[in-house]
Amino acid sequence: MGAHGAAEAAREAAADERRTQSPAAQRVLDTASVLFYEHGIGATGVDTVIARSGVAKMTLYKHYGSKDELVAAYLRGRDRRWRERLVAAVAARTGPEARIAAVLDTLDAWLEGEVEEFRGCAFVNAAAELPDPGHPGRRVVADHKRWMRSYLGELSADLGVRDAEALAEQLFTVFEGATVAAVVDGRARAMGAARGAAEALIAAHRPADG
Amino acid sequence: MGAHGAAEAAREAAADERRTQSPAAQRVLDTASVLFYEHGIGATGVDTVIARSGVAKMTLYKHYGSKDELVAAYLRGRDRRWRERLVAAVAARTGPEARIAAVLDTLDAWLEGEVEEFRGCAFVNAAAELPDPGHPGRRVVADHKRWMRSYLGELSADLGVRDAEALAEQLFTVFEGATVAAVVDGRARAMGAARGAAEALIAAHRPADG
DNA sequence: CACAGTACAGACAGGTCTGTCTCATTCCGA
DNA sequence: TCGGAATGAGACAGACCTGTCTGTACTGTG
Repeated sequence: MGAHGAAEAAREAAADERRTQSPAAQRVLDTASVLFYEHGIGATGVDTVIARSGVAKMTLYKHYGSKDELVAAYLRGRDRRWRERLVAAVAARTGPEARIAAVLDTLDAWLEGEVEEFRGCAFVNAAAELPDPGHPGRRVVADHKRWMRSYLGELSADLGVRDAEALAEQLFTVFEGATVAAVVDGRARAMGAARGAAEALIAAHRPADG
Repeated sequence: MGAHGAAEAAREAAADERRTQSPAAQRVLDTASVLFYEHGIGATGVDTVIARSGVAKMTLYKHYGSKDELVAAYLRGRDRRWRERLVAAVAARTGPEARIAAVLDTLDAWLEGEVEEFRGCAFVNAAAELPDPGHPGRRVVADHKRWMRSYLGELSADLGVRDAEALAEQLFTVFEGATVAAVVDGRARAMGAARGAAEALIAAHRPADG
């Protein structure tokens, strides 16, 4: 069914949940998630995280072990929230066209909901900030992108178009490009263009019925 | 004519040229450019740069002043090389469709030519690694993206389509998305999808002549 | 030879970061 | 009331990074 490493991801997410049952640990993760995204991972020290969350340094290290693992937990949480939101939005639509449209709608709503200044895709940024391929966060980034790619594949297959894989690749490209374009040209313009592009690409993949 | 801040960018590029007339300074910039892209800006210290380029630390600081300015010079050089290559490739084509196709062809050739492991768009990565909006490199990133956006606008206008601005925004989205998709799915697949998407989007913008 | 310019080599200071450790306090169930 | 677990506060070590400084060697020119 699902995408790559779904079971493993679910196990890790569950582990995060267990950890965050502690209010202090929860506060640490919430604070770190905001700071890592807004100011960047490298620019956010553990001292800043503990100061902002009003927590002892030992509490952070007791629950997360290291900054690298805290970063991975931040990315896992963001990935989990995105997947839950996207799957729910898709499930609420009927018809394959509407379900695909829900993907860009969810992205739009997600970007609009960011009270913080929009700083692009957290996973692309994390990949840039974590050049070590062995960093625990890198696997979360790879899983996130592969899941999105395969999820668009599932949605495209339901359309009954000639080459669903090719369409999925194009929709993935538009999806990723919309995030970058939103930083340069603003959310509204970028999302409008992305929506129009997605519709045109789907139409172009329909079997010619004339 | 050109895009935002063209004159200023040209002045800075010329300043870089003058600086790099010194062989030692040239070696520093070349080494730093490879290391900054491959291993990331934050993970590359000035000690590593001077060790790899066989240069004294004072030489680096005499020519570039600070690491931040060295980063900006790295980004300016990369931006300049990309523009020169793209403009030359576009000039070699005849006809508006072929000129737009040259953009993705140039990107494809650029990615293929990277002997190093492909790590995505250097400018997106730099923006992620330099969260301070006042960093000298951030302006280079913004200039680079705005130039690409406006250059695609010029090329789109030559097509004579109904809404060239909307098409340019979509092509920009595909262009940026292709770079991200290339990291996830590989250059060949991503570029194939992007080329197909660009053609379909251009076709969809043509006035219906039926 | 004398001299000036440039570059190499490396020590050094000042700061920041991660991660460990100690000690006091709070809270909660037996 | 007692005891243990979790937490807050902060000192501390070790590593790393940027940027400065001193001293030496090489090169071309008069």
